[in-house]
Amino acid sequence: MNGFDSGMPIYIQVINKLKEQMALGVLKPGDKMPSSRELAIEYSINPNTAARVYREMELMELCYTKRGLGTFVTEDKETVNSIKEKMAKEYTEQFIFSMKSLGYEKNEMIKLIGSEGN
Amino acid sequence: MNGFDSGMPIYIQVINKLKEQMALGVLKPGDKMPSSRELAIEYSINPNTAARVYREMELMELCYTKRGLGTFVTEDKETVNSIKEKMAKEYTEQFIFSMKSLGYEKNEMIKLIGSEGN
DNA sequence: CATAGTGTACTATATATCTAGTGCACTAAG
DNA sequence: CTTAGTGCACTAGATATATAGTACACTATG
Repeated sequence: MNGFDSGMPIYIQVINKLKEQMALGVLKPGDKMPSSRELAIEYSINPNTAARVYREMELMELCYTKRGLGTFVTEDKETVNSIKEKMAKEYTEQFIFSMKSLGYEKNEMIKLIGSEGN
Repeated sequence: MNGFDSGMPIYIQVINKLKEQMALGVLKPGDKMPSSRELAIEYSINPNTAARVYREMELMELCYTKRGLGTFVTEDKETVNSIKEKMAKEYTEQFIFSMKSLGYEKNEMIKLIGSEGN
């Protein structure tokens, strides 16, 4: 096992982890990211899958590649800075939608969050 | 298109929709569920995929089958009644985990929920 | 130039998912 | 008995995902 959900492609999950590191400021604009081979070892995935991670992230303009050098976080600070808010908005909207589908109102959701894991 | 997420198996998503209907009381203990062929039409999926939905749900003891008659919601009221709380707990835990990974604290999450979609 | 590290491209294989189509056994109703 | 509707069991094929392994071009460094 490598700690990934079943039912969700691994390369998507790794992308989300890298996006979280950008959101947290662990990876800053212009920073060198792990090489595809390092990434493969770090997450116990195949080098091809790791390469796919960067290929997809490059399409999203979250990083860019210098051949022979490596992959780097995009220099566009606005892009990086907005990742946190965008992901949070996605997570929140998805949570609210799912909970409403179960018949919950916002005040009940808030109460549940407050009582979780104390 | 049929309105399903990419990256998540369709049969899982249909299972979740049916579980939501149980949670909402639309499907009650002992109720007859749509036939696999009906389910296939309703969600625009293949009859084999629909059959898989019920096969998996039967393994979870959420329904049972009478051959030649159809598939029915389990008679165990406790099982059905707990679905709502269980799913809500899962959704909430997942939400909190994801938001914490982005660096959010509970009070910020609550604030975001309150400001969403008003 | 030689080397190590990098991204990239390619073939091949395995597995899961999804679709397509057919057929059969069981059940209730006419 | 006949019929329609049901679950169920098959075979077959398409696609996406993931792994495995090899090879090559580019870059910086020595």
